[in-house]
Amino acid sequence: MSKLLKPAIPLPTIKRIPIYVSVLEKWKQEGKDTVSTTDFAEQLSLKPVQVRKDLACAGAEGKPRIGYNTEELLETLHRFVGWNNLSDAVLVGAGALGTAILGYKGFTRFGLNIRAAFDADEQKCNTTIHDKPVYAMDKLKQYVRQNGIMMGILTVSENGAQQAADALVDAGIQGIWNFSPVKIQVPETIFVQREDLAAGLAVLAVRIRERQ
Amino acid sequence: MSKLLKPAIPLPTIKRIPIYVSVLEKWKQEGKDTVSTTDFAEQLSLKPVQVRKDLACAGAEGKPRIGYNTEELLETLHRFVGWNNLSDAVLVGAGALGTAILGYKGFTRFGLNIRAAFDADEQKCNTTIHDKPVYAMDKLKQYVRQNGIMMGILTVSENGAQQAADALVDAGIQGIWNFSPVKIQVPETIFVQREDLAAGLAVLAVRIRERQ
DNA sequence: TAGATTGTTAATCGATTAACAATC
DNA sequence: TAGATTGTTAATCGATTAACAATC
Repeated sequence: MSKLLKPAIPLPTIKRIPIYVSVLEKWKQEGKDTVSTTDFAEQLSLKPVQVRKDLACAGAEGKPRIGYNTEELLETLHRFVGWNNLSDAVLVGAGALGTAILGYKGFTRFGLNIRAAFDADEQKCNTTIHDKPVYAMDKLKQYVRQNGIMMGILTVSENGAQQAADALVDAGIQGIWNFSPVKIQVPETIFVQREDLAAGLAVLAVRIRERQ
Repeated sequence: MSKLLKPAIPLPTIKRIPIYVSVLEKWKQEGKDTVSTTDFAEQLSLKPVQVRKDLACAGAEGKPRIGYNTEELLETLHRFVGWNNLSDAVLVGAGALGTAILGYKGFTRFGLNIRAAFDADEQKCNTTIHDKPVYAMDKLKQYVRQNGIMMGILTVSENGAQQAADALVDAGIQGIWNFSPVKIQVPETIFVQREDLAAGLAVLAVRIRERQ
């Protein structure tokens, strides 16, 4: 129903916005104070129309003949993807992948602030990993509520994934970034973004083979 | 031209295959020796037709009224995504993300065997990270040629990405799994799979906001 | 003014879904 | 045999691209 009022923004569009941001940041540093969709198209091997549609979706406005103001556009896109204000998140599953993500500083550039990790393994609890506290799973709900956290990052192995997802939902999280190689079941009010490394690897393998 | 003979397999299809594999492995363990596309559809919230099309693309064959033989299908899909034989890869960029990927044991399940890492930082060279050797960049070409390696994993920061990609191409790599947040320029004979964490995060942020 | 560029409507393309015949 | 399921052709849907009017 709300779909009739505001049609959901196409998924491919959302995914391209961060690429525009990255190019824009480069151009801003270089002192380019106006950019056109033709510029983007050349740089990224896209069609200018597509870029224009994408930017329009994000609420950007340009001037015919001139293009878009670099800083203004950057600001608009940053706001669109929520990178203007860091959003807090908790991470569940402090294994190899979880530890990596906790330590990856690049995320702050993307507006992500991982506040704490949670793990079922008692040995890991009440320690820190890359300066982030690790707590027991039974502390999750309270922590999420008290800190108003909306996003959960799921880096649990295949077996524990569903249980961990249930805990995140119960704690009141709104969206889950799921790195586990499993489709988790959640109420439809919760949004799940599956980050599927296996899928990427499969694409690579098939495409390389196709070229032989 | 080869596209006329063998139309490229749709990207979404390739990406779904690993999910089928994961479900199939569970079912195999449970002793289910026959599976139908309806089973998959229920488990994964997909339409049965779509599953059938996907499986057909991967070369699987079923029997009307009965379905697919679990083990046979698993074998077919494994072969399709190349997980039957481990494919060797090198990693370039032994920073935070690179170190994480080197240490992530889950990849061997996906047929990936990272043989060695390469880094421009001399301090890191000739050490090991998670038991994998780290070499200087000028050793890359020789290593790739001698070991017949086809796949390169790029975990270099924004600035170094293009240069590292050039080195991989020069070394004779066929496909690049690019984790850097940059679109790299390569000859069209090289396939690049961009693993875009920023895109995933953007989708999550926008979708959570849409629901407010 | 002339021409580059935006913004939008219409046409195309590719993937999903529906419909249905074939089959065990 | 009857009915569940596969495999395939046709219809639909959504995203990309083309065409073009508006504008600085």
